[in-house]
Amino acid sequence: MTKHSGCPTETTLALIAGKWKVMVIYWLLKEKRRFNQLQRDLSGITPRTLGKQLKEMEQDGLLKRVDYGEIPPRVEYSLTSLGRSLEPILIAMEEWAQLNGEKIPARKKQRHLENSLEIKD
Amino acid sequence: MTKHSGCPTETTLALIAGKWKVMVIYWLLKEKRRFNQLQRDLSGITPRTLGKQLKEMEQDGLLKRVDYGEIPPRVEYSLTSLGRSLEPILIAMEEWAQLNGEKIPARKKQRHLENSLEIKD
DNA sequence: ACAAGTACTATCATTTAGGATACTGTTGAA
DNA sequence: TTCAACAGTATCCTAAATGATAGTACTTGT
Repeated sequence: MTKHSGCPTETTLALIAGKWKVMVIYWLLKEKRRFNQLQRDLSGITPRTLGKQLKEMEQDGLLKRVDYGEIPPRVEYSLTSLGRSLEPILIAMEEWAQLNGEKIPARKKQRHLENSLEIKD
Repeated sequence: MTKHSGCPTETTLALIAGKWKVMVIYWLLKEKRRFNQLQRDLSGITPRTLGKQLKEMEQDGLLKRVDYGEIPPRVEYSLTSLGRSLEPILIAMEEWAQLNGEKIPARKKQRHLENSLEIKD
């Protein structure tokens, strides 16, 4: 009952919880960018996934897509003011991690360990 | 995922991105709670999922589990200071949503609409 | 004697996110 | 003339998250 509940915190969370969305916002905070440029910035993302994340963020009102109707195509993505207004929250999360990062036991690695042990057994 | 990069923002995000974790934190901010009490609080969660979320949060250092070794069992969950230190971030997200909620086109609801239309068709 | 509460775990199924790969049509460059 | 670049889409697939359901061992209340 997180997203179906009206909890505002989860509303905000849902907007940035995609695997690449925070990084998309970070790149677009610097300046507007074109599709293939973003794909190069976010090393490792596939065009399908990038397209989905961008479309969702556009639907959420976080960024706007401008298609110049040229050939070869030129499409520019930039943050809306709504998207830019998330920056303080992202910075707060960044600072929190920098302050408390040492206190967070690395759960991922533990899980890895568990798996290898299970396999050996 | 999001953790593959060393981005601190994503580190923080990963800690609260589980489907029920924000609500778990909210309840535990009020006071410590037992397992079945939390299950009642988070109406709709299954014990399996609650157990997983709690275990992850414990491994992440956000909460501590105290087993009193009694029978019938009594186990109490409470936030650590690390867990409590997330409160300002959650509040920031809450306030952001309350401020900007109207500007967010409801993507979820749109999808719902699509689905019902598809079913009717 | 029997049900309910306690804190879970085990097994199976479903849903969803994301990845791999291939492809589109057009243009300008080699 | 063949190639890369552009901004994607289409199809298929895997992995991870979450849900449904049932069951554990024990005790207290009726």
